[in-house]
Amino acid sequence: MAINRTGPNMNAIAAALGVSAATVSNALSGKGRVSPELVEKVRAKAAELGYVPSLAARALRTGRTGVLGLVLPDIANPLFPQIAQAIENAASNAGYGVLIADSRGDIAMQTEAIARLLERGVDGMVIVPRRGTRIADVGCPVAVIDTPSTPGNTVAADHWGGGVQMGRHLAALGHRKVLLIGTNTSSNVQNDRIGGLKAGLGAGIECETLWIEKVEAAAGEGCPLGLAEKAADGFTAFAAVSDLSALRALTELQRAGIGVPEMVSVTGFDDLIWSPVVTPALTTIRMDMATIADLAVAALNRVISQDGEAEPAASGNVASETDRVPMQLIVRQSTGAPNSHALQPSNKPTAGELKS
Amino acid sequence: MAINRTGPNMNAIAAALGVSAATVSNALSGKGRVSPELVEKVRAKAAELGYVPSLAARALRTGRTGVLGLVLPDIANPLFPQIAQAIENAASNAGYGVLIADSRGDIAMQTEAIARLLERGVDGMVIVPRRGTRIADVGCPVAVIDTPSTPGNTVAADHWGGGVQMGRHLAALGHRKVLLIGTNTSSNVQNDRIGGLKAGLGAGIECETLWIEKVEAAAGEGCPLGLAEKAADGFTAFAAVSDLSALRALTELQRAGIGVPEMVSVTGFDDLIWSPVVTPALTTIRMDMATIADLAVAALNRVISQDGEAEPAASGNVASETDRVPMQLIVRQSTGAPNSHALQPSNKPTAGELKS
DNA sequence: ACGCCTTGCTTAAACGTTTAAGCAAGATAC
DNA sequence: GTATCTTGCTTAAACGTTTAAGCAAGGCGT
Repeated sequence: MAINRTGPNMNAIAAALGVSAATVSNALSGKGRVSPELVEKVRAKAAELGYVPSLAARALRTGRTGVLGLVLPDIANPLFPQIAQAIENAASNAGYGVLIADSRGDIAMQTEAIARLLERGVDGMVIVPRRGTRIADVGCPVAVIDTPSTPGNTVAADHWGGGVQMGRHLAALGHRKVLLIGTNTSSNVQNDRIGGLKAGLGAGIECETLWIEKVEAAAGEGCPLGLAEKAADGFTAFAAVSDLSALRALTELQRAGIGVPEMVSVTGFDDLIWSPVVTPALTTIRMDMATIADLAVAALNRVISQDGEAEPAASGNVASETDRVPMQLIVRQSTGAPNSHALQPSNKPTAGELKS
Repeated sequence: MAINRTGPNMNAIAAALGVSAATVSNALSGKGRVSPELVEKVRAKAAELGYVPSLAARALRTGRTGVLGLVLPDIANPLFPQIAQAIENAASNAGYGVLIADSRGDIAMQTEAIARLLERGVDGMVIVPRRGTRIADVGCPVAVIDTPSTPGNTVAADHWGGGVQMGRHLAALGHRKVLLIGTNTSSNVQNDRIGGLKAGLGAGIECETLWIEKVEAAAGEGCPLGLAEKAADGFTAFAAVSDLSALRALTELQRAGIGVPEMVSVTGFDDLIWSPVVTPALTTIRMDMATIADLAVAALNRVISQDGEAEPAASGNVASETDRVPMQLIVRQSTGAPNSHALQPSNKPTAGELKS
């Protein structure tokens, strides 16, 4: 069952109209030579019978499944919903289905996941590589979503540029000593964001980078990051490269009685789901995932369609046009001018101030 | 291209061994009558040639695609990664691929998404329905993941039971006035959780329910919830039915200078990604998504396999065995005994206390 | 020794589509 | 008026698998 069990096929339409199945096929696809009147009749009959083409048969004949694979390093990534939603939407608009594959953070499984998709006959795939890995030649068109600084990739947000925007924002507010917070040193994306932040802050500003994985390696997962001490050391802004880290910073600082934003500022990246609703709402940088997904799918589509003809680099990565999609700064309540009284926790806002 | 462009097919193996393609098929599937020695030779040859069966041809012949659809109300839901990962894993273990479809929170698109999956010939689907909707007969086996109180569904976490556990936890800590925080009144899941919370708290405890959608309807999205006033009114525990709301509550309270957990307690549901790393780490209730996904996929698998034979309720929902998977209470730092000094914000922890 | 069952394979058809090749009829060109 | 082109369709093969049906050979019971 499942497929189009009882559904009418092309022969049914052909029989009902007294023509051949080939003509029906041509009429519906607009490919061969069919008289306009007959095309219309075929269309009408197809609609009347509720005809639905068998994708399986088409796939068998044409070698195209109309399905794209989506490979993710770790579905548990909080950014994943945004990516999946955008890709699904873009693919759906382009007439593709999306098959997901999760590599659960494991590098070996990433290869295995790709193999599974390949066996299922995907026409192409979108890969968000596990940090630090490179995607080798896969055997089908591939679009990689990573960061522009990784060579040979296709489409990515301009993480560096986003960092620059945030750096400038903080500098403009008057911050002069900023703590940059990253999680993994091996992430190209994070390194780009940090590089951009430093560039945006400019030369006159003191910076230090705190890597969460290093702190946790010593003190255990979920340990405090010691940000209150950093604040006492004179840091007035905490710029995380992910909203998850920013949230961690925000709650740790608040818990220590340090007011955000009147004492110190906190910023993130990605505009994750909670960012607008925490108190204070997070100032962050948003990726234009819809555009990124559109570009990735369009690039794949181009290679897939063209593939039958020229076969220039049949199974290599999608072209080399490294698209760089701008990011957008979203200023909310977690940033403000640094306060000279920031050193000693005091002057908490009262409950009444909340509404403002 | 894409599919198994150059890959060897059954005829290649058959030709190499001097037998017929049918025999190869039987040998590999173990179905017909083939001598053990020949089976072995076929296996060896297949491996040698790197044979990969064409799923498209198989789908065409058998009417089974080996693909399950996953329909989600809104991929942006922060719980989605957990669900998708669990389903993908369970399906993958059962030999299925997973095609995703997002209904973007729109009820009309939910129907359309289901239709798209159906056209692609999925063998069955897992649906997480948009709150308030019921899934009508779809035309293929369906497993619904919702809550046991929705009739006719298949598999769900025991949201009520989870609420009971949390209610008991708070009652045991000594809380006597508890604010329950939900987002949407129309969510069956949330209503069950709230029902369970009330039951777990017991009769002697004062409860009030705050629905975020109502507050936001009046004051705008992302508005403060006025929790500091509630604390002043004597509420010592804030039990949200989602970690997202819990986080919102936690930050709002912290911002108002109300210490968690020494003044008031905050709890959530779902153990979302940030819950262990915020300060204080959230006490919450975790669903056993892996088990839920296994049950859903197993139920689908059963109906799909059996389908060719009996056709008892061919295209209805998967059996009526409403599985109820227990939830697990995770106690972290956001809950504690209520403090009589809770009414006036004071005695903030200093930065030094953080490490403890 | 004859019929019958079992074993191990083959032949052939089928799934529903696409597409190259072919062909008759009418239109156009000279 | 004949040769050529175009139009509008048909025929047939192909994609790679599964599976029902068939068939020859050998083993067994009587």
